[in-house]
Amino acid sequence: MTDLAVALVTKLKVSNNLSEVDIQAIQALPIRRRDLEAQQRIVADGDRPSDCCLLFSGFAYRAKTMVDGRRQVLSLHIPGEIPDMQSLHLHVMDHDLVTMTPCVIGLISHDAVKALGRARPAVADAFWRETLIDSAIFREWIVNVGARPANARLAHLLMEIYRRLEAIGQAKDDEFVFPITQADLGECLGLSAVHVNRVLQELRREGFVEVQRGRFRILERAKLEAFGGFDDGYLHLKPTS
Amino acid sequence: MTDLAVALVTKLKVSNNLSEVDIQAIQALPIRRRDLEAQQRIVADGDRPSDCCLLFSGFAYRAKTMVDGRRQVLSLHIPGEIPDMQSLHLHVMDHDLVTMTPCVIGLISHDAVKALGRARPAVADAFWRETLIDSAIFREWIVNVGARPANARLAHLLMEIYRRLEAIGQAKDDEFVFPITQADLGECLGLSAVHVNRVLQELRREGFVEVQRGRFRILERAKLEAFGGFDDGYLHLKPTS
DNA sequence: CGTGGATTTGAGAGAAATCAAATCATGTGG
DNA sequence: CCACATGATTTGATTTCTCTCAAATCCACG
Repeated sequence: MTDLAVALVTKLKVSNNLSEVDIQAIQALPIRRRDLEAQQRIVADGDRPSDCCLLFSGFAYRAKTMVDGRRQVLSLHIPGEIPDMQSLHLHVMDHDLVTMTPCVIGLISHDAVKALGRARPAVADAFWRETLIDSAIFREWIVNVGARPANARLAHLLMEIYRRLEAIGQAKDDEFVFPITQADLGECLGLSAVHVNRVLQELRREGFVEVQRGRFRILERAKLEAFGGFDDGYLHLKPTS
Repeated sequence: MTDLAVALVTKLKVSNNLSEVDIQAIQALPIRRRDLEAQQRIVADGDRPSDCCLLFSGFAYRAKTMVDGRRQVLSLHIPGEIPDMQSLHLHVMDHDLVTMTPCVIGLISHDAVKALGRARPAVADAFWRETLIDSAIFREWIVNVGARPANARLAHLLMEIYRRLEAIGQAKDDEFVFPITQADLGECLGLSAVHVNRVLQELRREGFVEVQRGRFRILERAKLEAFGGFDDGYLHLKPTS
């Protein structure tokens, strides 16, 4: 049993009921550790990976780059997640997976994941469910960039990050560290970096948040949630929801 | 074997290799037919459905409505699709599923789908893959509303609809009928109905498309694709891709 | 025909982008 | 320990895109 598998199990248990046998089967998974720098492409658009990537520590994101060089971030990823689980059944990558900070990842072969799923159907269901939650997060992301003004977009994104970090024990008391630049926030939100800066100042001025160098403190959670139209249902943070 | 199941198999075969046995097992699924009017909510945000909904004829969409009444369309659905497959593992709906036109749908109980998946693992994999393609389409939708100007957004959406309809045999020769209003297009694209109108005129003026009352004709496909930054990879229209 | 929804047009306001430059940190090498 | 280079944040001025509001026209259908 590796540390790597522990992060995976921690994350899976947020949204899934797993038996002791299932957990042991997951922890028996062969995982190859890799240490990566910040801003490294783990898997690239067009690749045909034969492994899944488990994020053990650090943060990563998925993004698409368009011909004119403009980039849109699709999702942010935190420890315990497998951001490219879809490559199990979608053989060609349709986007990039990139480290935001230095990361430790674990590579798990598709074959091993599939064998585990066959041996333990409950685990296969849990993995499927994780990809469906991923999908639910994409849906809310569409609403965010498509239907909310800039200030609400940012408020919503901050709440999402907080809740997800909190669920794996990496945030509490309305505080979390998440070293993302304003330029990257812009690519998440479909906004220019300059506008992110102004909107962030607005959230500070309103007394909703304090931010300094990757450390976020939510001062008025209820107000921030209302302002961002945030409702955590789409995160499906309980096994029954 | 029902007509309903035929539509499902047709769609599944676009992106999946299925054996004869698997197909027969799918066609043995118990499906209850329902006829619905246009603009009917099939499943609503907050529901806990016990069935999946197979779209047999007509068009539907998924959407989220915000507190201020603003609505964002998340995806469009065509015959043969199961737009709420995720409810198999995500018990509470986080969005609405709505008919755009009169529709014939088939209800399939979660229990029946799960039993089929256990009996025929290849079918379970195909269903999983379908939900992953759904997810890939969400990702591209994020790019569309987040990173493209209004005219490219519309161009991209039209190409997506065309390609998906073509794959199930409901479009050919750069022509298709898809009865969507400009107001609904606006909710897909994060634009006002007025602006959709102007952008549509621009695409007509450029000679890219002809549109009249739900009938679309693509005059310059290559140019429309380039203009919208469209690349069909994300649709995963081949079993191997 | 008349009615209601859909599309179209116009004018003006607003949100966010762009461009450019200044400031602030942070980490490095002298 | 300070000078400097680099990247991130901040500020200002201007432009562009899209929205909103309002009214007119078009079109299917009863």
